[in-house]
Amino acid sequence: MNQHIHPMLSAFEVVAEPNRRRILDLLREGQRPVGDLVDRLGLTQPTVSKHLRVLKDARLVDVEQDAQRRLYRLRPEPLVELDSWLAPYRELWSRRLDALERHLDTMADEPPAPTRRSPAPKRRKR
Amino acid sequence: MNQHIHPMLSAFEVVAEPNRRRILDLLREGQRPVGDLVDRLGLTQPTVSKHLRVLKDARLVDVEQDAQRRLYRLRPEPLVELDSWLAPYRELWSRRLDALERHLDTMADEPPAPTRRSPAPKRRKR
DNA sequence: CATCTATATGCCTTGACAGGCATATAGATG
DNA sequence: CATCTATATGCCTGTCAAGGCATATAGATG
Repeated sequence: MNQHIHPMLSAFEVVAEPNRRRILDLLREGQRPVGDLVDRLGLTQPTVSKHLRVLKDARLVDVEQDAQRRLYRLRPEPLVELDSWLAPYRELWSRRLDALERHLDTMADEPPAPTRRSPAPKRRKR
Repeated sequence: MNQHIHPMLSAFEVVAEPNRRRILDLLREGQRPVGDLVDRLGLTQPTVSKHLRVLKDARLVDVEQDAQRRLYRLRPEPLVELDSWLAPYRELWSRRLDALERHLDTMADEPPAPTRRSPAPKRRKR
């Protein structure tokens, strides 16, 4: 029996792979056997099984055995890490969008300006 | 002059790299020159510059030149993609946590049960 | 202009992952 | 038990990213 150490990826890395995102998206609709995923994804069965392995190691899915079939079910909890990291940024971009709106409102009255940056704020030394 | 095609990573992939997340986190506090980041991150300057290149290509940062220095500034907008993908899952895990709460409330009255799964719901054929 | 400073880029090595293909494993069925 | 079905795993290969090191580039300064 070979050990084959699987390094265990972070939620960030797991989700960086587009096909794994698709798998999670499918599992959002409910649990599915592997063959089902294979059909929908158009990937080979081994490929899907390997992605599922990664997802399972990252605790993003659960498996339930049904005879020879394995039913995979979504476990969204690990995504909380992603969401927490993202939270402070969410605030930033919504502020930005607000600012943009206000800017556009103002602009409506003003004449079109040349496409330059702000008036060159004196460079600092070091 | 060498072309050196940089394949342009998705926001997901960009953010999968821990050091790049740290860079973004630092830039959240305001714009910084490269040297600053080098000091704070304990990475070599070329390494940092390369990460910044990736971040710039993904439009996650802006550069402003200040003599020999380059001031990097955060641009959170591309993270919206990440957030949108995440949104439906956010719903799921909050439901789950609610369910857990309710469950724990109920449990308070019931006798402790053996650590088995639900009563083996008859397996389906295919 | 010689030199210093700040940063970018090029080349190279190493390690890892994704997928292809073959095969192992385990339950079902006659 | 022989065979079929569903899935997992192993091996191999191509690809590519991350970082180390050296060097190029560009502005500053005397």
